This record gives sequence, structure tokens and C-alpha cells, in this order.
Amino acid sequence: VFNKHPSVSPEVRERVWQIALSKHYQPCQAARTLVTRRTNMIGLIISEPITRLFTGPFFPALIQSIAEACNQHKYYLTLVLMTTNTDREALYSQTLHSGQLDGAIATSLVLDDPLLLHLQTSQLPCVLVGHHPGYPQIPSVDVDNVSGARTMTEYLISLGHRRIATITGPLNMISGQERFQGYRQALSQAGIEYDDALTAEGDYTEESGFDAMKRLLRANPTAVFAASDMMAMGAMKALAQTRWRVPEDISVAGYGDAPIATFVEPSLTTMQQVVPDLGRTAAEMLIALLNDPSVVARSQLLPTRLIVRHSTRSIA
Amino acid sequence: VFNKHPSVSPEVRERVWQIALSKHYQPCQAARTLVTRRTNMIGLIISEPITRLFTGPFFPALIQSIAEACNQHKYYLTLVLMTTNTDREALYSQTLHSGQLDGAIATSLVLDDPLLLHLQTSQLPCVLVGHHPGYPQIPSVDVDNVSGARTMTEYLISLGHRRIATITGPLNMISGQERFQGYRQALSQAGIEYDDALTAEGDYTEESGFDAMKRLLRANPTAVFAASDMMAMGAMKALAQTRWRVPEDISVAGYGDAPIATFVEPSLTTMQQVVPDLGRTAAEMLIALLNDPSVVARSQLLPTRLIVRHSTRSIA
DNA sequence: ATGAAAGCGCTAACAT
DNA sequence: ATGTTAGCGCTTTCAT
Repeated sequence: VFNKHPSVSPEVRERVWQIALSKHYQPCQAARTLVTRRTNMIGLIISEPITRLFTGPFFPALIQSIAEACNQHKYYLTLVLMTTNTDREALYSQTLHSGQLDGAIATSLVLDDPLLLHLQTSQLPCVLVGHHPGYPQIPSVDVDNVSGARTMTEYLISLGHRRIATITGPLNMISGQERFQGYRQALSQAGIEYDDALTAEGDYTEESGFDAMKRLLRANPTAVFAASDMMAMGAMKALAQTRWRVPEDISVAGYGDAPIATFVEPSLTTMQQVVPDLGRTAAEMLIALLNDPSVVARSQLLPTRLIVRHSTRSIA
Repeated sequence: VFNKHPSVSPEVRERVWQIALSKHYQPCQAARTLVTRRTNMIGLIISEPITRLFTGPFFPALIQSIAEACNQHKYYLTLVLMTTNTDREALYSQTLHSGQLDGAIATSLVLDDPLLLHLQTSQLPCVLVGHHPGYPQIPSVDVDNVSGARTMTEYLISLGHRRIATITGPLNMISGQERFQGYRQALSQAGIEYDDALTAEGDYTEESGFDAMKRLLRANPTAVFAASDMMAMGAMKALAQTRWRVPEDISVAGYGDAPIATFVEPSLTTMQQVVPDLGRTAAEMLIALLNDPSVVARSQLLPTRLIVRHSTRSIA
């Protein structure tokens, strides 16, 4: 009653406030939710086997930026993680339909992710981090994977490289496919024939980059474009083991601008993706949607930028 | 009514279930909470300026392991992060008293953290990751900082080092103080006099390690013990810039066994702390407490283990 | 300007 | 074994 009503005041107002504060009174969210139908809770659903989840800096940065944006707008963030032994169906329907969440941000979806259907039928407002061509109506924020990968590959070509290998991301994820696509676009635009022996699939982790590089060595590339910095670092580790020098014998390029990429010797040439922008944009998009369901959220594609460091060199 | 009652069944049970499933029916948590007084929600409160938060692998691993344990026990995890412009008092009292949380896990507290008082007055069941001597009654899980740091320092001493510098963690945090204390214990046990010029305070970040190392160089150490791997890596960067070779000219040791520490050249000697164990233990402790408030949770100290890699060498 | 009352969707205790 | 009912703590509406 005394919560926000502008009419009650002159009388006891001040005294009530004092007492409330001193007793740490907080209105019970559950009761409030029951009538207002709002929880002020946003769920971040990371639909990825957890083993991969926190090996790179991407998710931490994403979580942080989303949490920050949520806090700023008085929302809470709850983390919905998939564990290996989680019953996904159960978790999804529970999470999405129990009314615990005002909205959801989902990320790291595979192409045929069951979450997408759940999201649709649930009618829960949501925003994707990473777009999905099969569900264009779900608003999303993403980096421009195709053009980023193309830019990097073009850069390697401009350095005189012809035998450019690639370590792709998981090809069952959009980002993996698109970066691969960008790579092929650049090759074909430069009139370089695509060679299957120069492609190896990874899963964004360092280990997968290491393994992929070992396989690629047989094809004698002069450069390699890895679809994530972690894989690029794994590749460099494999190269070091086999006494290839970077960048003298082979140029290595990554994707994502992981802070760690400045550390390795030589520091890694990479495509910058501003993860905090991704997270903040997604959160603000969702919150705008929640505050006014009539707004039509427009999906966004954030730019990437080439960062040249010391792991690539010209072979002119 | 039909939820779990063991008596209702034989009749329509099955049909009701089918319909429920097909309509994605989920009981409304808010209403349920209102009467049961349980939310199945656990809050992870990270009481640290976010700038530091995700620069290392510690928090990601901690979050992941806690989330995993929570999911396993049908709890949700909500993340309570401090942003630079957050009103801490408001956030605390809201979070702790609004009944949104069945319990809390708090970490990264500074010595006089206001959260501790809030936690006490709120009566909310909670577990600390990282103990606090001023609040021994709050159950906690921690790694053995003192003995870990002592072990590492003893190891450096056993390698023949005498002029051992240290880059401490934040001295307003228990872990920072204790690792420093372990370092001093080892020195004094070996009869080496403590030299203030060989100590520099950092804040666990790589940048602070870099800066600290620059300052320490004037004191001509033959070894340096950094209280975190990230600081050790910053130190190695500073050393590389000034042409000190590791480990030929100076040995470098870290703390925490960050995965990244295997990457640097040379790979980093460090103290292993099993972060997933920290998180899981904390979560399970809290959940046990929630399920049966009569249990008295016993604080735990998890062991650390010396991992010798290539950044340290004997100067015998 | 203030007080009273209805009802959100559930659970638990009770009555059949 | 099943159906009925009270009330959890709030917001909102309506009556004073």
C-alpha cells in the first residue's frame, strides 16, 4: 500500500520508511510476482556442453556484460547451464514455462537445437546471441562472422599466402559454418582453389586446435586461419612441438581477440569481436522488449575488426 | 493437487499427465513459493569489482562447478554481480531479504566487506568460498592458502634461491594476506631475513603482476613467487621486456594452476587449487544446509599441490 | 486521502 | 480416496 502511491504521504510516510529500512523490510517477490506476473528475472541459457563452456574468455565476458546491463535495469540474471547429465527437455520446459523468467537470452545453439522449438512454443520473450537462419523472427545479436573470416583470409592472401589452411569451428553451429564460408569466399574471390586437405574441423577449444593443426601439417600450408583464438593457440602449440616457427615458417591467425592472444609468443593476429557489446546489446534489446512488448526488435550484426600482431607475416 | 500426492492415482492420473505434458504445463513457481517459502534458487554473490572479475579462469571455473552442482539438486543459480555503479547496500538488502533466494554462496570478499554483516542479519543460509577469520561461524570452503604459499616458497628455497621476491594478492583480502603469510613463514623457517624491497602488492590481475615485477627488478631477486598465475604471467611479460630470461636469470612461480599457465613459454610452476572442487563442495554444503537446517556445516580447507613446470630452476 | 476487499495459483489441512 | 477450502503477501480496485 505504501509502496509507491503518491497520495498516501504527508502523514506517517517518513516514519514508516525509517522502520522499514531498519528492519530490512523487503516486499516478498513471490507474492508480488503472483499478481504482477513479473519476476524481474532474466535467464541466460547456454546451450553447450559445459566442458567447452569456460575454456575460453568468450562466455565469461558475455556473462559479465549481460549481468551488468541487467543490474542497471533492475533485473536479476539467472544462469541456465547444461550439464552433461542434465535432462535438457525437462530443464527447458521447467525453465521456460514455470514463469520464473520474464525473458531469456540464449546462446551457443547448435543448428537443430531443441531449445529453439521450446523457445517458440513458450512465447517467452527472448533474444539470441548468435543468429539462426532457421528462426529469423527471433531477435538476435551477432558478430558478422562471414565478413570477419573473409577479411582475415583476404589479409593472409594479401600477404602472399596461397596455401592457407583453416581450422573451422564446429560445423553444426552457425558461427562455425559462417566463418568457414567467409574463408572460402575469400579464396574463391582470389582465384585460389579450395583444397579439402587444408581444412580441419575443431570445436573452438585449444585441444581441438592442437589436433587439427597436427593433421593439417601434412598439407604443407604457409598460413592457417583458426576460427577461434583458443584454437589458434592450440595450433601454435602443435607447431612449436614440430619445430615450425611462427611466423617464419607459417603464419597463424585467430578469431575473437581473446586477451590471452596478446600473451603468446608471437602475439596473435586476430579478428576483434567486442564481446561486451554483444552482451550489453542483447540484454538491452530484451529489456526493451519486456518493457514494451509492442516494439519489434531488430536483429543486429556487430562489426569485427582486423588486429594485426606478430603471428602473421608476408611471404612476398 | 495431482502433483505428487501418492493417493490420487488410479483413475485419471495418466490422462492428466499427458495433457499436462502436451500443454507444457508448469506449476507457477511464484504461487508455489508463496506458500512453501522455497524458491529453489541459490544466489552466487561475487563481491568484487567486475573489472577484475573475469580476467582469470578462477571465477568461470567456480561458477561452472557451482551451477553444475545446483542443477543436479534441482536448484537454480542466480548471479549477483557488483558493477562499478551498483548501489551495494541496495542490492544486498534487496537480494538477501526479498525472499528470492533459498540460500547464498558468497565469494571474493574483502576483509571488512559489508556483505558479511548483511549476511548475518539476514539469517539467510549461506556458505563462503574463501574463509573469513572474523566470521568463523559462517561455514566456508577454501584452499589452504598459507600452506600452499609456504610449500611453494620452500620449493624455491630448496632450489637454492635466497633472494625470493613475492607479488602478493590484494592485502585487503584473506587469500592475499594468507599467501603472503605462507611466504614469510617459509623464509623465516629457512633463516632468510624478510626484505620489504622484495615484496610488491598486486590485485591478482596480469597488469598488476606486470607492474609489480617492474618494481621488484631493482631488488635483484633470483626468484619470484606470484600469488596468482595471472600475476605470474604479467611478471613474465615484464621480464621478457627487460631481457631477463626465465628460468635462467630468474625463476617464476605462480598460484592457482590456471590452464593458461601451461601455454606460456616456459610453462609455469604453480600451486594447483582444484577450483571445481571448491565450487561443488560449497554448493553441496549449502544444499545440505537447506534440506536440513539442523545440520551444522563444517568449514573445509582443500589441499593444494605443487606443480613443477619449466619456469623455475635450481641455482645450486 | 485512506481503508477494505478481492484475487493472483498454488499447497496443505481438512471434510467428506 | 477424492473434493473442498483457507490462506501465503502482495497489488489493484472500489468504497468510503
